[in-house]
Amino acid sequence: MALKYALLSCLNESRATGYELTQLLRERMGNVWNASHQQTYRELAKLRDEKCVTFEEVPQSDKPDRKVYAITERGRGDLAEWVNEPSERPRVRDPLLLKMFAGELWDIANLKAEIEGHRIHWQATLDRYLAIESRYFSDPENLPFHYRLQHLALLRGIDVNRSWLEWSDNALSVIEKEK
Amino acid sequence: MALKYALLSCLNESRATGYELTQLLRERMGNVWNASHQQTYRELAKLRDEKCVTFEEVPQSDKPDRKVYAITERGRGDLAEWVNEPSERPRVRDPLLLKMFAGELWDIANLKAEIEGHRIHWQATLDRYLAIESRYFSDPENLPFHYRLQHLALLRGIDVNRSWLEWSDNALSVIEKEK
DNA sequence: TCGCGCATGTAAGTTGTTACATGATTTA
DNA sequence: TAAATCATGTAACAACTTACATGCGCGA
Repeated sequence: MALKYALLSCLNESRATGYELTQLLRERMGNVWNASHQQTYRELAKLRDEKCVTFEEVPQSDKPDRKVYAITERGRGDLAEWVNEPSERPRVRDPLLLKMFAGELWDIANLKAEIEGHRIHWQATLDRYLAIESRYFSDPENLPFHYRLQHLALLRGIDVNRSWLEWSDNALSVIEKEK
Repeated sequence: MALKYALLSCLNESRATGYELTQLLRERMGNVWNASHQQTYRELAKLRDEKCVTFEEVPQSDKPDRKVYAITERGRGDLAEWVNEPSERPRVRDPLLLKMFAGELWDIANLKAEIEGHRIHWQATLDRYLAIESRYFSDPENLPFHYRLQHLALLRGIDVNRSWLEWSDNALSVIEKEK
């Protein structure tokens, strides 16, 4: 449902191909919205039908042709309408936390390995977000308002990954004592 | 997919009806796994077919009959297998954060109202989790291991809601300056 | 030569949401 | 008297995932 608006938000900043949109969601907006490339292409086809986006085919000699999408007035209208409607909190569905409720069924070595594996991922993601911050948002006080809002979204990503790192250290020390 | 294991985890602790399982997911496990009652009933029917659960009909005079479900050996086996397999991180899809990427389309009063609305919810959820903590996990050091793991899951819920509260204060002060 | 990045999609299946449906008792 | 709680589901639809499909260029 909101994938529509995720794509329109990106296209509202600048035109892009389906491939680039998929990358954007995975990288810069990884802590905000996620979609596979299949989902992205399907949604773009729908947005074309709804006349929320237009596209231009750009032939390339060495690589496959690119379809560069752009937002239309109608697309911007839909986006503005959605933005001003109240939205709900996403529902949490976290398999790792769920596993904490099947305690006595764990092989403790597996539990430790799993948390350590995720820990590496959280550290890498945190580093990535911190790099984005220092590149684009190093002086937040003096940024234009709409960049400040984007910075607020990024701050969530930073905070969430930091707090998972702390949590994993805590969890690992609990496990260590049990061994 | 993991809804199966969410239900089996609950039933592994104690037998329950579909209604009670739905409540459990919403309340005690709200920061772990969410499912509507329709999903729960559908999944329970599937688990019955797979012989992962059995049920017993308990007639009631004043209220509708209860179907009390219990986990089977096969269900426990499936759960133990799943628990020891590595799992992936859930993909983030947060409409509120997404809205931060459509900055200039906001009516600033709507943005402020939306964040304030969510803030009330985060505060209430935090209070609820803190109440659970003080009731069941007030002395974590001396708890049996499988309760310590459940406490770790609860700590995530506490931390996440605390950090959203801080975030919303930060966001509201950014908005205040812009007005 | 094997995999990765670029670039696009289709098809089938699973999971999750929304709407509909019933009906008694308790609480405001 | 209206709404909430208890208690169960079905049906239709929307969203998301997984597997399949193609093909070139580049670097290890």
